Amino acid sequence: MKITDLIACFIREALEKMDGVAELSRSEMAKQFHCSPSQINYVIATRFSPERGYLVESRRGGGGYIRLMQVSNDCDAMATHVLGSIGNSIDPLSVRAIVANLEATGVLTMEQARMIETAISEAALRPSDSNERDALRASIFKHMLLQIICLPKEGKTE
Amino acid sequence: MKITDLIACFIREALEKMDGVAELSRSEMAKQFHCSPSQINYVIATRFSPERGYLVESRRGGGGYIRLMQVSNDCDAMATHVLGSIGNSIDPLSVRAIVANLEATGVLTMEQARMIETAISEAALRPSDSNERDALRASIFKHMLLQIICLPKEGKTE
DNA sequence: ATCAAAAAGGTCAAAGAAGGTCAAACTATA
DNA sequence: TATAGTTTGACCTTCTTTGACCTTTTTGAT
Repeated sequence: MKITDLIACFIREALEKMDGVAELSRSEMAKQFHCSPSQINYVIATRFSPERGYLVESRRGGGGYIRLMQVSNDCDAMATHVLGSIGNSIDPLSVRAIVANLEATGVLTMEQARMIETAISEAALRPSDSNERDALRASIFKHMLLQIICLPKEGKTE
Repeated sequence: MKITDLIACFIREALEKMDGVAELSRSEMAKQFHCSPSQINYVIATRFSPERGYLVESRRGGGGYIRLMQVSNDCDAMATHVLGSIGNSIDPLSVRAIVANLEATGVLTMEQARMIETAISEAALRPSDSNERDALRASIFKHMLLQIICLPKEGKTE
């Protein structure tokens, strides 16, 4: 079995045990699995990406960590589906349609919808290169949706 | 848990207990936490900066002290001020500090704070060119803040 | 009153401890 | 054999910890 899969397995187990939120040490894991630290990043990037329903947060420096959060199961398959269906580029019109739909079906509150639209509006993204904007929009959109879906997770020591 | 966070915690508790004003002894704390005195300065500089809404005063010599004060700010004036103070480029750390402060002072709800942070996180902005990100961040940040402030907020007048 | 020692606190830079990124080399598989 | 998926390593950025050295205030001896 590939080491990548072993690591992925380990992470999944940790997530399971910790009820959807796991705080891991990259260097520890690397030591444990006798692999290079960056392989942990590889596993996370390929198996625990936002598209697959995970949020990742990390801190460097002494006492650093990588925190993975799994989208809670009770959250609509719908949003997850939408998430999967957003490619890595999306135009303003599609965004509006999707957001309106999500709002109509109660996945998003009015405020959330507004904030998302504001964040990825042409105006807000203006400093960016014009042909980059759609990609940016897709990325921000996905991250925000995910964050909202994950919301009922208390936490944050800050 | 990091010692830095322990110290920050201690200070926050002191502030809470003393109703927003705490007078501490650097050397005492250093002894208590088994750390170098300058680490206390580090914690104060990184966690209790004026940006985050704290005032710091100190005296040297015999009977010296460090006095921290939590300052409360008027919501809208503050948001407006913050808005003005954001140039057309801002780094992630400053964002975090500002948002945390706005949240602490009740200008932003927790959800709003989270959404903003998500929208302009490094991860979300990743598709963009690295030296463009700060500018983008500033733009999105301002747009979102503005949207929130301009929102007809019924019943939040206090 | 004067001055030196002691008692605080301040500053800054270097070292250490994480995590991040990227591309090149390798491997498995269609 | 192309192609996609893994593995590795060199180099980067961020956050924390420590220590050497500096400044200000108080205190006590003369």
